[in-house]
Amino acid sequence: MARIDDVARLAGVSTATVSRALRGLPTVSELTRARVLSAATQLGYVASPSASRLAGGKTRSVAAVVPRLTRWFFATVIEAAQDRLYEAGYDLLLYNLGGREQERRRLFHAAALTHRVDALMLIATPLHDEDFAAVTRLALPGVTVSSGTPVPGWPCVRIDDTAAGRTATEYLLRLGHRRIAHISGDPTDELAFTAHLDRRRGYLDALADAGVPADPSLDVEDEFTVAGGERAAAELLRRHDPPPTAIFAACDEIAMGAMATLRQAGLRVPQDVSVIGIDDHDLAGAVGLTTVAQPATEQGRLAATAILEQELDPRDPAIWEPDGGPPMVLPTRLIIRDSTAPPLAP
Amino acid sequence: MARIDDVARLAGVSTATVSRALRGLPTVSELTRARVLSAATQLGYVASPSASRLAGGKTRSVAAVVPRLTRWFFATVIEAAQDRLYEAGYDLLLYNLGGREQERRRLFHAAALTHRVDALMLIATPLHDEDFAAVTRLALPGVTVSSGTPVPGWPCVRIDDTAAGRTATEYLLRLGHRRIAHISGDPTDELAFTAHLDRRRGYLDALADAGVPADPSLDVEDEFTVAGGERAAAELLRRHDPPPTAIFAACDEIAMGAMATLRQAGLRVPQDVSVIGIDDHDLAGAVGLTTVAQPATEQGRLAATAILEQELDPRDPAIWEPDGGPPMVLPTRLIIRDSTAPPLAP
DNA sequence: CTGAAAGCGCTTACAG
DNA sequence: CTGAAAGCGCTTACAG
Repeated sequence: MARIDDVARLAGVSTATVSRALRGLPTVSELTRARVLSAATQLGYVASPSASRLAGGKTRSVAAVVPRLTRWFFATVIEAAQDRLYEAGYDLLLYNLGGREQERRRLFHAAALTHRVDALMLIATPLHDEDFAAVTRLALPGVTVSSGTPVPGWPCVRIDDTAAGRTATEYLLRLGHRRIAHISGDPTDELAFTAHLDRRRGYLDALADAGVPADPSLDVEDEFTVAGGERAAAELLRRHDPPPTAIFAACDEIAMGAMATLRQAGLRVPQDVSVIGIDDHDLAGAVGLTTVAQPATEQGRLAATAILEQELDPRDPAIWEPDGGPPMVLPTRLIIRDSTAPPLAP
Repeated sequence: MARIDDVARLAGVSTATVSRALRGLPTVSELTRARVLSAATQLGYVASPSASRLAGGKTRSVAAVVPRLTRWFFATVIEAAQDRLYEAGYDLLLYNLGGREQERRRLFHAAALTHRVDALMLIATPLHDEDFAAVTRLALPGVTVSSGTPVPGWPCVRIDDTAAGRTATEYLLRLGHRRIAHISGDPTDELAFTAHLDRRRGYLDALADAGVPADPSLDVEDEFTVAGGERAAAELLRRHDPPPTAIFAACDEIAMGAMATLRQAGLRVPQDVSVIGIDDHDLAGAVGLTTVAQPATEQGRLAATAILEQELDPRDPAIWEPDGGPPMVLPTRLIIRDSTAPPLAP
């Protein structure tokens, strides 16, 4: 493998000049640059990242942390972020927490991240006190996506979860539903992101505004997966006969799981029970799920862009407020499909 | 940030000894190791990866390449691979091709991968001649997952796609179906992995064995997504009235898309049309999809393990045959749910 | 605009 | 079992 001095020799210049020419620094004459480029091409030279990083002090890498890559929202955000980062010549190191609390501890505390990346992207990753201290100690720039613990100085890309919960619930109310159940995230789940708390608040607010008393037995918690939705819906059916006329699920995966349980119980969606979710999952259209769509790809792209801007000008106060600046809140949108309808007349 | 000489000074040893002690090399006395460890802990020392990589010549990183992270199979494989790699202290650099042919070219040819990783993991990534040459020139160890172009010296983790296609088709035949349609990958899709060719072969073989003549108009191609399945099923309905009594889709996402189209056309699944897929997607159970399950998590974990073994003992011929050894073919399994039934009597 | 030289922070023969 | 020294392959002041 050709090294920088091979290129320097062939081009008849110093290694410093090769370095400058190849990185496009302005202080190189056009003639010299052309000679260097041609020598580099001829030798198939590519600078060693390890050496550049050691000498330059920048890794041009970012660590992206997700609770569970296989959930729709996380895969979509990561995909979009990677695309954007790749365009800019940055590597994305993927860290999947995968439901293991210990994993997270080790990731933030131990060697994993130190000196390894220039920035962090925490997607729906709540930080316990210890984690938070560890992340702060890392002293890296970063961005958070979706809910989770805010980090001072980091921007936050997300939707308005409370408003999304309200939108979903208000739509059900408008259809005439009054016994509206809610399925949200599991508070005992160590990986629980906190979006579900806000989504529930939107649900409760909407009920209150409509003068509908909240019934705690209609509010079930389970994990943010299809299986979680199946279990939670089964629990609702166990508790209530007749069942509630509508279910607002905190995400589409839960909603789809709930639909499966309802159908297996012989209940028709939407005639017997309406179901609405949040996300607009890839499969929401196929199963006819009404949902409050959130722009996951946009969030990933925006988060990556936020990091890149920070990299380009690490301390330009015009870009970065000390508190991370205003959160970048992206719009949601109600998409009405076939899983919702007015309740049957009693 | 503490450097290695800070630790050396505090422990009263040389930097060479610190390096050896911290990496667990055997040639260090227990007493010395303890002193070094305590000094390192006290200073919160973590070795700089850039420096280690430059000096040691190993990056302890692997590049994982997928066509589209948001498809179930790819996200699942990546998640499992990352988990395994992380345990071993390896970083996973994610590269999502995302449907752009140019992207791939740049990735394999240009600077992106050179000197950056110790190994490659190509998931369902077919290599054109040029790409293949570029990958070979990289001269890295690696592993391929699922179909794609075999690389000499690399092991290949996959299922038997032909057998899976045969299993699915034979099940439909056994139920009594004769007009069995097939939906597979789009051959013009630059990212098409080649699994669909084998799956179709299994379909054709099963038909031939049963003495059922293959009808090319029942064989439709589109991309491996829900949208692809929706379009392909619509095309089938356009071509055939009455519709075929069964559809074998090359993956569950296609199958779920097809089910959506059928239902929208007023056809009942399975009474009017049976549908079977391949995968056992997270949502297959929820929508009652009969499928030939493939172990995606296992494939990811196994691929990562294959790379790690190669790393541990790069040239042990007992581990690595010159041709990559026998492919690691994992078992599939028919899961019967509600989307398949005998055809209605005519 | 260009070069000589120091330095980034480790690891690895080599000696003892 | 341990250390002194060279070297990994770049980038960056500093000088000119």
